[in-house]
Amino acid sequence: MSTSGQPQFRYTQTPSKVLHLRNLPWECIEEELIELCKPFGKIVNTKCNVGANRNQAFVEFTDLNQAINMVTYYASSSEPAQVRGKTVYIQYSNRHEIVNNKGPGDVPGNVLLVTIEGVEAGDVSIDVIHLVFSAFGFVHKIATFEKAADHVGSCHLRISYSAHTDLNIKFQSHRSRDYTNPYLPVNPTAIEGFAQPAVGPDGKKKEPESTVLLASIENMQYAVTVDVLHTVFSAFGTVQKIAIFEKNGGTQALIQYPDVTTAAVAKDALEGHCIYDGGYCKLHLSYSRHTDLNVKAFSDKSRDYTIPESSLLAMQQAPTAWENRPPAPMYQGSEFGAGGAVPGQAPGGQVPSWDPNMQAGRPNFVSAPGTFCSQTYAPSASAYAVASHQPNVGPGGASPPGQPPYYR
DNA sequence: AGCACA
Repeated sequence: MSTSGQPQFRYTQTPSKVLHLRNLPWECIEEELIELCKPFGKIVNTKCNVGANRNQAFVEFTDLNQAINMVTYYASSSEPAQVRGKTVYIQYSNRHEIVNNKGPGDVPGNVLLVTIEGVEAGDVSIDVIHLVFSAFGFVHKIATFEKAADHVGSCHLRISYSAHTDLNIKFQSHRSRDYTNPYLPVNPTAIEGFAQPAVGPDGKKKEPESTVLLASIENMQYAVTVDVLHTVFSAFGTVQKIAIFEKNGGTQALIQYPDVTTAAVAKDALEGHCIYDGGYCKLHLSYSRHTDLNVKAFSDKSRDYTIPESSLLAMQQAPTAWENRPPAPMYQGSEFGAGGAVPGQAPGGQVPSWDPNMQAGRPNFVSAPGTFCSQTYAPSASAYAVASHQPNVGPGGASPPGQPPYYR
């Protein structure tokens, strides 16, 4: 009795200039509402996609008689009101004005809020989203996040306007991209899950193949530099980009090849093997979700071997912090030679150099039983001479970017 | 198929 006391039967409801429409298709847009209602009068306000199923709407006419005309028309019409072929049920709203019609999602803007329903987190990659929305124009930026899902069903997109006018993308990651800034750094903390928690205990969820490998480095007794990784992974083909980062107290790296075939060979060959003898720097490999790494061209934690050599030379002549050369000498010349093991040299002193004369150099990896140096996989096993127990991976094998070595 | 916001 605390309610208005209005009868609940539609034919006896008090008329209102606001009509309540239901059984609309959830895709219904304002224009379709207007098309349906404007023959009966002037519409001053609408609200669509109302309700849990987004299949209800309100339309407000300028005066009551227009609303009455519409209700009485369809009450006696042999043709029901329809939107997209669905019969729409129309009755007077129990309110007399549409309030607050323009929610944040209704105000047009250049940023869309997209809700992807009926999928597990990560099932729709940022690249897929990019591809879909690129059909309508250049996509500047994408930021993704997860919210508690209250819907289950197939993969549906629900799209409204965001109140944002710009997205502040700080890092490239599997969650966010800025297509207007190709030099955005890769977020070291949002790149990958540690040790592939994505693989369920049932082992059903298989990661899709990728040109980018995620390497977790276990028991990292010695420093693993970009150059070390480049040398190791170049055994299977051109390495395009490398990024090293810390994750959960461990060290991981992303290694990008130009094709999945090469990545697959490298993954199978190196999985479980150690870079150094004695079980040091054991590699665990999986496919990354990345398809293209966006890394700093030259830093102590990343390298892009695809940039033109001219750019490289410019960098050489203006050494900057990325080189991070320690004062320790020892790497001028001899260690780049085929027999370049330098006993006692600290791994940390093995610093990348871009001196072109190192091209002839070959790293001398120590082979341990069961390490990747076994002949079974390496097309360039000769490049890995067993020379010393001391990890003596030189920067050798590092060709100038743009001329990566092919060991095939 | 039965009344919105945030």
